[in-house]
Amino acid sequence: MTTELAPESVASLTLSTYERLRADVLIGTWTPGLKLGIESLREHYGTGATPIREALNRLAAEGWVQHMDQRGFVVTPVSEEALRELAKTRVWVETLALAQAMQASTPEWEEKVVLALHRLSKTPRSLRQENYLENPAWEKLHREFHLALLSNCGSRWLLGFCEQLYDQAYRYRQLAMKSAYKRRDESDEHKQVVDAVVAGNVSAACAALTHHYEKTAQIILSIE
Amino acid sequence: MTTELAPESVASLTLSTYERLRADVLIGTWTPGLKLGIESLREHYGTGATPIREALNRLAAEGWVQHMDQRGFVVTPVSEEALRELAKTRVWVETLALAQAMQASTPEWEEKVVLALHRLSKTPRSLRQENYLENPAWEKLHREFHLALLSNCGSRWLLGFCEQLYDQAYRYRQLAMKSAYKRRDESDEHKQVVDAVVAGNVSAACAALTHHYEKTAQIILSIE
DNA sequence: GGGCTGAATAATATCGATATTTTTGGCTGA
DNA sequence: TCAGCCAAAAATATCGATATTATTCAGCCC
Repeated sequence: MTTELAPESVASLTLSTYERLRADVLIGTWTPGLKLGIESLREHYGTGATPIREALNRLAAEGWVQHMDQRGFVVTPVSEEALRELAKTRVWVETLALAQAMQASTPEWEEKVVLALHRLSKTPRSLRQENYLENPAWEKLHREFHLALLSNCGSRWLLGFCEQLYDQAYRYRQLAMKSAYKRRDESDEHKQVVDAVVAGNVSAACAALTHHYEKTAQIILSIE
Repeated sequence: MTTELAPESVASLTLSTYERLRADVLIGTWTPGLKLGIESLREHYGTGATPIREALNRLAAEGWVQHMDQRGFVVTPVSEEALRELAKTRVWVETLALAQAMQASTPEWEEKVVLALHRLSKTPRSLRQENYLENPAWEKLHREFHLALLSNCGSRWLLGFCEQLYDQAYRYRQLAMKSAYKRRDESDEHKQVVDAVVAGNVSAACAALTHHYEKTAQIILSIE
């Protein structure tokens, strides 16, 4: 009877509710601007009000939802302007982190980055050939690749900021995907960044990363 | 009977509890590493468990407390290493924001900065001459000055990060003050930043800001 | 004697019900 | 016709009590 259960099953309801709610905002299940009524969420996730409210408070602090005092929660709205600001900020903050990471470069880190790129490039972007179907494995490896690139920056704060910005941008990607899928080959862009990293060329690496992000934003903006 | 009350009195208990708890962590009332039991907090702040838990969840997302699943909350510990990392990150991120703010400079922003410095310089650092006694008005103006400096950076994300870092550093200042007070004249350092801003000299402004932050960290580290 | 087991204890996490607030919608009076 | 106001309805925020989970500590076996 002392059977060890999987970690997910023992996690508190607040934590698992938080994760589910966050995922639903990220992938666009709850559309931007939507009012998140406690009662309907309680019903949908099958819990009491307490875990829902605690999760919403965490999400509010992270910017995924907004908390109107005494007036409930809404999914943070999106806008073209907000996306432009996000993309701009990503370029600033992530090139900063990349430059610092390269300055503190170690063989271990370089290997980690190369390995992350290798794994990513061996995974298909879409699960289907004809039409796009998100491949969760690719998404996971893509995130890991980008964070591996910055992991050596020497500041947990900075790394945390980059993580936040990445996830926010991911949400915009998801929302854009809902309306249209434009074929795109990112693998070459990723490779250019890593080549510059391995060559130790900071300005080239930052330029490649900047180009990568600006193209992403541009494509998302062109859809609307 | 429709008397309008002060905003604080109508705010939800969660919000006011959050603010009080946050302030108590910031000024060191709850010392780093302390276990924050729900029951004792409930008693101390005179509320039910729900507002306490919601506030703690928000604070956890912001890094002020840590949430050990099923094992309650503790005040985020401090360490010399963490302070060094924080100070380093501040220099990176805030010089970035300052450079962007200066690049997008407007007369309105310049006036705002000059005015903030003026107000700050007319307020005494300590309420007493002999021994140090924190002047809340000075602290408020000091925070406003630093954020005014960065307010023009063009990114709410970046500005939010700077705000977080400022407040985290404030906590370290408070904790250090508890052990010793070293007299210091910051007004000259502030002035040097603003002079460079008004002159439009980006590198000089960033250098002055960097010097300001590094000196702060150095003083705090020297106390322990 | 020391480590393990397992109840007793204390704490966290969660629920269901209640108190407050905001919102809605119809009514009144100009 | 329309703005303003009041009451009803809906939703949020909060509480007190309960269920669950960690921790403690004494008793037991090796």
